[in-house]
Amino acid sequence: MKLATWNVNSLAVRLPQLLEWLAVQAETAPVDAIVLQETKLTDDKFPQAELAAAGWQVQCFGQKTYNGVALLSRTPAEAVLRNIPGFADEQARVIAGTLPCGPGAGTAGGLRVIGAYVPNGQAPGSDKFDYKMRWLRALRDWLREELAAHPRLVLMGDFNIAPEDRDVHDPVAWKDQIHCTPEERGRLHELLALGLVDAFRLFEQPPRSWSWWDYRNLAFRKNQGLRIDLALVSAALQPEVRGCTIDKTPRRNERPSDHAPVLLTLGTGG
DNA sequence: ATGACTCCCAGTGGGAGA
Repeated sequence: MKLATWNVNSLAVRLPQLLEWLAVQAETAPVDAIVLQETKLTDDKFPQAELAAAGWQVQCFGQKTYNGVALLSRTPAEAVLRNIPGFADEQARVIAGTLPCGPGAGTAGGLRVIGAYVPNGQAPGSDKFDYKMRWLRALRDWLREELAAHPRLVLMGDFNIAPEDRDVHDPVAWKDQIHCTPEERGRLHELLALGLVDAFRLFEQPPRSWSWWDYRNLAFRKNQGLRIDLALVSAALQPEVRGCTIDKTPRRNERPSDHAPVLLTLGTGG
C-alpha cells in the first residue's frame, strides 16, 4: 500500500502535474491515497470530474485563494472529518478519512489517514505565530482521541516545521526563524509524544534531504531547502512501514510546486 | 537587503507563502 502527501500550491495550476505524477507512480506501485495541501479552490471549483475519470474518490475541503486540503483515494474514504472538531477555524486545513482495510490489516481495523496543512506562522511573536501555536495544541488534543479510536493512523502533510537542524540546509541562518523555533519544535514533539514517529527517519536517507525549496535564488538547483512535509505514523502502524521517501522529480517540472511529494509505503505487519 | 519567485485577486499593486 502506498500513501502520499503533496503541497501542490494551487491545484488549478498543478492538476496536470498531479495526474502525470500519479500515472508514473502507477507504472510501478500505484498510490492508494494522497492528501493534498494548498489546493486554493472552493469545493465547487474542485476538479472532481478529471480526478474521477482517473479513478479517484475525492474528499475536498477548500476555500477561496488560500489553504484548502483534499483526500484522494482509490476506495471511498469513510468517517470523513473536516478541520479539528471543537476548534473554531475559518481556514481549511485538515481532512481525515478511514480507508476500510489495508493489506494485512486483519482484525486491526481500517487505516485512519489525516491530511494536514499546518499554519505557516509568518514570524515568531506575530498573531499568525500565536495562531499556529494554538492550532497545533488543538491538533494534539484531537489526535489523542483519534489515536484511541483508530490505532492504525497516519498524520501527514505540510507541517511548516523542520523537526531538527539536519532538516535545514543552513541551520545557522535559520536559527530561531519561522519553521525552526524551539516553540514550533516543541509543539511537534508534543505530537510525537502521543506515540507517533516521523516515518522518514525510520530509514537511512540521503543527507541533505528536503521537501521544500524556495522559488527564489535558485534554491532548488543549489539544493537549499527544508524538510517540512512529514508523515507521522502511530505505534500500531509502525511495524507495517516499509519505506518513506521524498520524490524530487516533480520539482524539476516547468512551473513546479515549491514542495515535493512524500511517499509512505506500507506492507504486511511484522 | 524588509530582495530574489509564484500564486491569488485584483485591476497595472499587494498580501501570503516559507
